[in-house]
Amino acid sequence: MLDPKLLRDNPDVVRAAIAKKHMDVDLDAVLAVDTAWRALLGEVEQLRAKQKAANNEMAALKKGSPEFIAKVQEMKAVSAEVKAKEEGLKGLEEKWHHAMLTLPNIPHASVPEGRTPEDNRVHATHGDPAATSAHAMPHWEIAGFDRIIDFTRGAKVTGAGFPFYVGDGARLVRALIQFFLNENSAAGYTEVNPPIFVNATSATAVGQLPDKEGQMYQTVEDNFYAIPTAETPLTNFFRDEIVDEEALPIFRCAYTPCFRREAGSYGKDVRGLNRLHQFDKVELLKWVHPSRSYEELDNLRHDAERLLQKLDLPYRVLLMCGGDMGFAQAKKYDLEVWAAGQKRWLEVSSCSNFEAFQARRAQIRFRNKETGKPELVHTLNGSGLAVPRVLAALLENNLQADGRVKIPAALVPYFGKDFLTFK
RNA sequence: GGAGAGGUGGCAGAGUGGUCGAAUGCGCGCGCUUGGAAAGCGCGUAUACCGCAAGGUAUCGGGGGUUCGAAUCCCCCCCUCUCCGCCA
Repeated sequence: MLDPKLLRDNPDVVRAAIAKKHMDVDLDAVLAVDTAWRALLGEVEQLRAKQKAANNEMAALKKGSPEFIAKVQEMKAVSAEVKAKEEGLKGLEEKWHHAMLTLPNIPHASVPEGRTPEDNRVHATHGDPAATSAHAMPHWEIAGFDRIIDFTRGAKVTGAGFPFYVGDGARLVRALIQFFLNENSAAGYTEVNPPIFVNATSATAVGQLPDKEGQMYQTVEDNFYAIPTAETPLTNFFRDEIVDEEALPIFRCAYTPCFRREAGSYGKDVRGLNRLHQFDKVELLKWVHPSRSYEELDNLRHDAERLLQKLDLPYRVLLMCGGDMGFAQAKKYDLEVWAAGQKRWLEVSSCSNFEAFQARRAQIRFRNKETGKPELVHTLNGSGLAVPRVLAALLENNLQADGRVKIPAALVPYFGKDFLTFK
């Protein structure tokens, strides 16, 4: 959510942000609701002040006295008026809130103009995609692939997009998770093992509700939501809290399975491991002082990049343009790994600075040591990393002529052997 | 799942219809005192919203209701604790 004061004092800044993100928002309607809400709020508060004053008078009066009875009669009318106006106020408040939630975050000045993925800027490329493609083929075509990653049995047991990982497949998943967690811990992120269901309040606080209602799995009995990312429980950890300024910055990482219904997905994006309903991911989260959030965005991205470097996987860094960066982000980098068999880049991490946008909605603050006043923290997050696509890239890029897959040196201690086989 | 007890400010803990944003204690901050400190004394110490301001309003787990008026009464929900049952 944006600062309401920014909207009132500088509507043009908001207007420019909407344009840069190529969104269609009726800003004037939002402003009108804001004005109407404030006007009615003033009226109601005036009436309530009247009630309060009368209340004090009546406390001093003798109960049952003629003055008292007269006052009760008088205040009955006021009470009815308050009740009526409060109803209108409640309606306006709801409208106001919804209206505010339609306003996207302001893109940082360094975010490039643009509308589509083609307008994203390639910030950097590491490794040589061409060098990997000797025996490459899409991972789902590799002989024996379905023995270690079994989509057919998964579809029988649950549904499409819920594969079984078997043998070396399961082993590689476990190795990657632990590799990521260990590396991130060493980089200063405290490891957290969060709940993988959240309640509606938490889903709302990070903006998954109401917008993405249909994208989450929901439990019938308790109305919980299966998390689409560890960001959801982790960001909510400090919801409605005020932390000490010295506690910042706070770095955390978490491994969780992630659940996404992916309603509306289709096409070749969904082949093999590219897009699943359940997948494993390690997520990185930062809560930082507002003055440091862009520095920390770079650090966050480097932390995620280092994982790909250690796995010897070619990748590129995209700086997302205004039109492709998402609603809540102020600046966002995507990390894409090269999948030699598919001959395409797969997104494995998305590193974003939300500035105070998330924190305002979730009310995550720190106490400014100098002023003693609470201020909103800046939040950042990024994957470090998403497992299935890294797995896909490893299978495709490292496939040997003999049909085995070479395990990168950094991963061997976790995997326990130098080659993966499709048995 | 059943029975019971609770949820009040940073913490502890009063308050069962009105003058209560809320006693008191602890903690914290400032001042006095002191050679310095402790003790003692005094003052202060939540958050949000509206308003140019003066100021106003809201908040006692959450939501709804009764009432001229609710921390206090009624209903629903959530959470914590104790006992029983069940279970990994």
